[in-house]
Amino acid sequence: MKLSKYFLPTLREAPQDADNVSVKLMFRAGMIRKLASGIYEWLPLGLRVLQKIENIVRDELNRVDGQEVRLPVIQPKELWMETGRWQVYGKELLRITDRKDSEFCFAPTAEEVITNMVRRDVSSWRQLPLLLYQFGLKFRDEIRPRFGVMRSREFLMKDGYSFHATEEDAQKWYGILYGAYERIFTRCGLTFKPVEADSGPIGGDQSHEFMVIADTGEAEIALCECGYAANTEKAEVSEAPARTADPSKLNAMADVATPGLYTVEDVAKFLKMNKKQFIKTLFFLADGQPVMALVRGDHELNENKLRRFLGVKDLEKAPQHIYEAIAGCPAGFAGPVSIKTRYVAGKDTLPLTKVIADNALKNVFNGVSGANKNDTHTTGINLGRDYTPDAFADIHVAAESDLCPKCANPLVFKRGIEVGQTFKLGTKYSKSLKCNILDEHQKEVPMVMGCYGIGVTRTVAAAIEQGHDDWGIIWPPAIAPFEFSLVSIESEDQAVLDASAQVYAAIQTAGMDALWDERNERPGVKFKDADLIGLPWRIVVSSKTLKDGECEFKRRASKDAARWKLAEVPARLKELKAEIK
RNA sequence: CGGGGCGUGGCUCAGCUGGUAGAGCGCUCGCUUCGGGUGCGAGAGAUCGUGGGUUCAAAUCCCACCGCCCCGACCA
Repeated sequence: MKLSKYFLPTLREAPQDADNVSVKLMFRAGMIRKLASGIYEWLPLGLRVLQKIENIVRDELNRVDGQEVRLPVIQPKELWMETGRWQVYGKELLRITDRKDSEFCFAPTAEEVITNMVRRDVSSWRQLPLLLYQFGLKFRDEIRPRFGVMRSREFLMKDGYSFHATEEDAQKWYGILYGAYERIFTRCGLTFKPVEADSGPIGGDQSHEFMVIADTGEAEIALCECGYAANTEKAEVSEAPARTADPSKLNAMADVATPGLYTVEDVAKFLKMNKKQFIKTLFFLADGQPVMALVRGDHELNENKLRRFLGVKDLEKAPQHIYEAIAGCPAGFAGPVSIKTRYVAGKDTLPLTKVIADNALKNVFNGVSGANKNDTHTTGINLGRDYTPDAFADIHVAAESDLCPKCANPLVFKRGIEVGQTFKLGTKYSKSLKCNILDEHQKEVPMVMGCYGIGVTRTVAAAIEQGHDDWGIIWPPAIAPFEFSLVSIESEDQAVLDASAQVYAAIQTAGMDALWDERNERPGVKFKDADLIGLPWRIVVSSKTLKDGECEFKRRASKDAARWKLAEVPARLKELKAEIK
């Protein structure tokens, strides 16, 4: 492609609202433009990267017998009512109404549609397993889109779904897809880590997220040298070794006035105590029943863990009036001491059913918590003597100083960008949508499903987060929009032009692509643009090199340039081609 | 949804103690220059987010709305 004819509007400055490195560079390099909040246009250069990634994904999925389909982006309400997600999905689901007042949504994902399609035309175990996938625009009406295409509302996702006759087969295929995902992201040239994940509202019992390691990532992951890796939303922790307290050092309980101090932070500062001494008291409604959850002051409660431990479907933070009804005070002053006898029956409240404490509280002595009295906290609280939870469990978000659940060594924390996720769905959707087969015993059973997503647009941003310097992008060759920047220095010099054309043709012959900068621009402009766009390899043809019958070769990632004899170009290109897997 | 900020050529921004719009970059033309955003000259390009109000006069002051961004909450 000749650059003079390519629609590539590069910018010297990034738009003001670009809020991270990758989106700034994508704007500047003429890959994307913004149409509205969280909605982007993809220009030719950007699209080429998307297509490169698509092709790698397609290749690896076809290799494991995946079959590509194309599913509607506008989906009828009725299907979403069948699974109950029309209600569950909330405002993130963009709903639209047609001229006949029929309701639809813009696809945020496609479990309903694909399951509907499969139930219609698959009825025998002999037709399974089946792996179907598509590339499709998805829309999720995020409250706050940010970081460019990393968290946009409209995005390109590869969503794949597998259907199985048995649980064993689904499990086997989960492993197959996991392997395919590892190959995909490896081929894309990314440094990534698959981590255990919570399956969230999509459902299912096993899930991994594929995280591109980057400090700017939104997700936090817990890692251990033993190989354990999990999203901190999911990460379990080993219980710290129990300590015993010297009975003579246990204080008596005492109330202290803490007017207007609701947070652990404030009270700790006020009492000049460490947050670890605090017993954070939270109320939840678990399937409508109030429960009390206790975590150490420096910890965050993990709602997923609590929900799983309680074995309930629905868990929500209790509203203020529940605190008032049970503890008799606002949220900031509730505490565990004699809480069960404090319950004050209200018209629309329920008795406290359970008190669950995090394991870490076993090692808190002379703790501080709310006094169940407005503007008051209690000090000197001790487990067993002053309060007794119904159960202990691991219910806090894994954090610094926590221990690995597998080997009990300290966990290490890193940030990552989630570029893909795999789920073992089980029968969640096949049951609600009655996607059944007759098995080999002539019994009607729901199919067992798996689902596998890759955020293609997000992967582009992740690659840039991982590959850039002060001058611009540095593409991994496999997903670069073009392999080469071909720069002709004196673009009106016929000899330079002829030699450039010769190199250009050689690149094409080698099965690769070059962006040929033959504009009538000064060398500086061309080099700056080339660095910005970040194609992995650069070949410069100028009268200077030409008089030795040479051109110049330079990798974007390296400072050093080499000279190539024009005659050896085809052979060199062959070597480079081999670097792309 | 709560708090804060911003909307002025394609991009970055100035003008905002009211008097009818400026710069740099980019773009066009000419000359110049030719290995890291060359220099000079000439030009094109703006309903100053929208609507209303105050005023002889509004980009500037007031009100409403819309859009965008940041922090938080929410969600995953």
